[in-house]
Amino acid sequence: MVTLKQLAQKLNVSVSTVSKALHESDEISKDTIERVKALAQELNYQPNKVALSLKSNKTKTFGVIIPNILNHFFAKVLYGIEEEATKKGYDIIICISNESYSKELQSLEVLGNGSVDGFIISIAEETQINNQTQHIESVLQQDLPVVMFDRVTDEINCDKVIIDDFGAAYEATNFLLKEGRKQIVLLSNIEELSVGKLRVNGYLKALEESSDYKNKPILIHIGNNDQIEECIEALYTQYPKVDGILSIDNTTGVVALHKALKKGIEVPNNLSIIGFSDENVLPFTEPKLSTISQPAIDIGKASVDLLLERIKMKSQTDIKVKTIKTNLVLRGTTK
Amino acid sequence: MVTLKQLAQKLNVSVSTVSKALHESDEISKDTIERVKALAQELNYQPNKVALSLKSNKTKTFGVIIPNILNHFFAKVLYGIEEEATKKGYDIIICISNESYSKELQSLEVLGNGSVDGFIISIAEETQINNQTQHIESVLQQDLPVVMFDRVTDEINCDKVIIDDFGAAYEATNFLLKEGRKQIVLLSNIEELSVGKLRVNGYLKALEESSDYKNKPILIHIGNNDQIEECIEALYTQYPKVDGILSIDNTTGVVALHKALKKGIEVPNNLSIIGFSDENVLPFTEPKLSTISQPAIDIGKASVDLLLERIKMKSQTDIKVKTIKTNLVLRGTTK
DNA sequence: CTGAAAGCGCTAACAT
DNA sequence: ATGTTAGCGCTTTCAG
Repeated sequence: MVTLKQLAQKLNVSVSTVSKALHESDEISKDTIERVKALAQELNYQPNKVALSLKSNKTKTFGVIIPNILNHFFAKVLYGIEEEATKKGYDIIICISNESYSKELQSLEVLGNGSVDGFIISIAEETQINNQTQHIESVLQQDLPVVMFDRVTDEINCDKVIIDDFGAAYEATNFLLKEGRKQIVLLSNIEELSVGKLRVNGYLKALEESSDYKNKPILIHIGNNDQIEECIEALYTQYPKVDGILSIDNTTGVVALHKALKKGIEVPNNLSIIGFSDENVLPFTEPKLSTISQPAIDIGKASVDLLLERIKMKSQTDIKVKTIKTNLVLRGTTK
Repeated sequence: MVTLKQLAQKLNVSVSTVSKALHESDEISKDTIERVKALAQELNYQPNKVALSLKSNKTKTFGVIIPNILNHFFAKVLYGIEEEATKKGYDIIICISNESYSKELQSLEVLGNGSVDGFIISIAEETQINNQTQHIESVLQQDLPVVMFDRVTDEINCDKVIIDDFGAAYEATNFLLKEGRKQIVLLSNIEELSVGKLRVNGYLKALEESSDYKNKPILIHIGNNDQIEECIEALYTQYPKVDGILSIDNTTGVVALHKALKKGIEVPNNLSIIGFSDENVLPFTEPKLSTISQPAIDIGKASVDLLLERIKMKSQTDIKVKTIKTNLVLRGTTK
């Protein structure tokens, strides 16, 4: 890399003159500015980012910690984060916690040594189940701002970006009720997560409020991904009269649809299905799955915006919790 | 952040003593070492990464540039990269080119200012179509190592990680031929890419070599993602006798299967389908799609390993091109 | 055994 | 208008 020093030597001026010239300081003569700029251009001078960071105590970089990059939702949020960060002149350093608390802790520690100006994080399942917060508190105490998204916790007082999980599930369940569905099942493989619980509650609340609805709520919890198919087959066997399904994750709805069709169940005539998702599975469904759309890219953008605001303002402003709107998108699996 | 200076002041010793003590230099007395370490621990001292980078001219960070994070293949490679990098004590800075040359160029320039020790890149579609290489050459000339994976170009002389795209398609096509298929269609939405071309060639070569096979090769190119379904429907109309499909991307195979079943075509009895992919779509298929498996995580790991080797050795060793083995995984859509 | 000093590349207050 | 100096946090050579 070309340095200021090298430019200075070639031009027989001092380093500070070169520095000022490149910043078009009016302490410097027009002539010198031009000479300096010309040489800088010629040698493709780029200010050393590390030196700038050391001097300014700012890295123009932030850390992003996500639980699982193979989950399409997080990939999409990341897409939004990257786009917005780049637009604002920031780099992002990615860490994948892989749903593990210790990996999350490690990432926070490693990047907390001056590598980043702040964090955007969605916490690991393990962290959430055990309700661990100390590692995030400790980052905050170092005066490094943190924005949490999607998987958040009330225990920590920081900016957050969420969707109205409760409301979205509530709305979807009410839609099924209005369709006249009599036995509505909730499918989930994320009950352990804050968002999962909220969605379950939305479903329960809607059923509870409905005077017409006679059945008990039915919650089907799918342990791990290998069991999705058998669990859903079992569902149709155990509840042959099911006429409404709300899937609160981004996979089980599609599988429920496939299995229903295979069993000869008419969708949406005799069974409505609403998924939580993720338009990229649509080519794989027929009829097209109706879903609650999560504006993942917007979540990413909003997280970046909150973080940059916080970096600018530090503790000046109040904590913000931004709720991104979801939409119930009716396609072919609802009437 | 706590600094060496602060430790030194509290202990009434010099900064250099503290530094040496923390490194357990034997220039320093046992006693001092212990006092220093105790205080460092207590105050949770962490060496400032930026200062270390400036001093050592190494960042222990590298840049990863991928075309599209929403593509599951790249997400998986990224997973492998992140895991291996973390294991080796490196951070990764992610850039998403979004298939655009200018974004790719920008990322390379932005990170080429001392932010990273090297790059791992899979080039954008636009870059590949226009055969642009200057931006990568110029990084290489700055003595920043580059490893390319998947979408590579012969024009650039650097370490590479690829799969045997030609061989994989060749093997899959031969399998279909051995099944006795008489009209084998190739489905693709990635013909513009190096990997796409190689896969097409593998298919063509296999057909050409087969003395039994009488039909002409049929290449169906799907323009953009919105057209997948209609193109495939058109395929079944135009070629009602199709009895073998090789999909060389990670989406069209699944759609081809769904559409075939919907048309009442018996799979695999009257039609075999092999996809190129991506096990995460399997829950959405029945029978399960047979695929050529791309070991994406291994590709990521191998890329990191090559890069770190190169960073260590600089120009000492020869350029390496590592070919990761694929597997033809027979499931339900082949006999 | 400990400390002073230089230097990584840059900026900026303070001379000249 | 240009140069000198100090300092960001750290390591390392050289003195003491």
